[in-house]
Amino acid sequence: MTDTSHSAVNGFVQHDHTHCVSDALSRADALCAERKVQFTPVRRRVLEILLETHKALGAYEVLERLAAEGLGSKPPVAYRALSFLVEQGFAHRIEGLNAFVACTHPEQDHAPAFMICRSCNKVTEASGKGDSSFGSIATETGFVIEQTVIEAQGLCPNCVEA
Amino acid sequence: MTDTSHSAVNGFVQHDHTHCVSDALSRADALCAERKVQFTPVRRRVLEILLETHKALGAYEVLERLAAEGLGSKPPVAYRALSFLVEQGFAHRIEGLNAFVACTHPEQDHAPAFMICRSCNKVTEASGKGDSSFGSIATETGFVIEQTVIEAQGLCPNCVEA
DNA sequence: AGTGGTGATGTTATAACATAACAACCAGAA
DNA sequence: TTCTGGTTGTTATGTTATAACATCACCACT
Repeated sequence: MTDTSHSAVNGFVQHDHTHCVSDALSRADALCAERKVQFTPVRRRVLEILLETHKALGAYEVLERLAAEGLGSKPPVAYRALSFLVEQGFAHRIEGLNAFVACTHPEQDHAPAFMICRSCNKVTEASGKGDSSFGSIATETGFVIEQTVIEAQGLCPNCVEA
Repeated sequence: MTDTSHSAVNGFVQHDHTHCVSDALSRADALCAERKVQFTPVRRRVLEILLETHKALGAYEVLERLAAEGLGSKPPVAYRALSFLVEQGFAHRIEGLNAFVACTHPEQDHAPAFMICRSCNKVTEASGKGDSSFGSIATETGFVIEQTVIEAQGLCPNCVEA
């Protein structure tokens, strides 16, 4: 990790990963200021850890890294930071993996959909409104949607070739 | 439970629950015969337990019931039966709840979508092809979908009123 | 009958994921 | 200073899930 150069892989497409990380962090900074919530060292570092890879990381994987840096070693530390990030929309929980990914476009309120590669574990977030699948059926039946989980597992373009 | 009369609630609509259960069981019988897999007492009973309610049950809830009946008391017993049912398409795992529901139309190969009421815990399965959300985006990017998880949480028509 | 294979179940132990509850700390407001 | 609210540290425990191995029942074949 700690990719000093640009050009890593987000979702499944090439991009300048250095900017990708620093942009996301500064957007988070701005949003926290705006919302008057604290972007503390632990919280910031956890987001950074998630951003370093586009893979989904389990809470205990995140915790290991924090511990290695003296930033906290007990589960609640990781879970608290992760919940904060999820609440603020800076990260998402991937239910199918009991894991977390950094959000790639935190400013918009969105019902995200994910494509998860079972081979390389990378995750891309499809930006469209995820609840399209339910639009008609829910209104027909009178069900009131509060939250959606939309996840596809499979093989990403890179892994399909192998 | 053990609703001897008809007319309970599936998904969120009234229906003849006695038939609902017995039909599902006999369809499962038939499919198992056809597929030459064993529909053993534990497996059958677990499906029956799931069918008794349209709620999502955790593996340990199922296990409690099995244990009460002397059908097995250790986690692997429940997990094995549940995996069997999921493999055969007789039940689905609800990722958002770490729980399981009986499938309401097991014959068709389907990518199901669920609506989960957070108040009464009942679950309905929307029958449409769930992967519609991904159809275009996946083919555009070259991602090969193997499985989808599509779940909405919210309030069912009955609970919205309260 | 005896042997060996296959699939199901029983059981132990432990891994992996998650949170309740309380103590300690720190910054800003009164 | 003192209070307050929010964050972090820590202990303990709860919940979900599986690895690994022993046993059993059934069937086919010799």
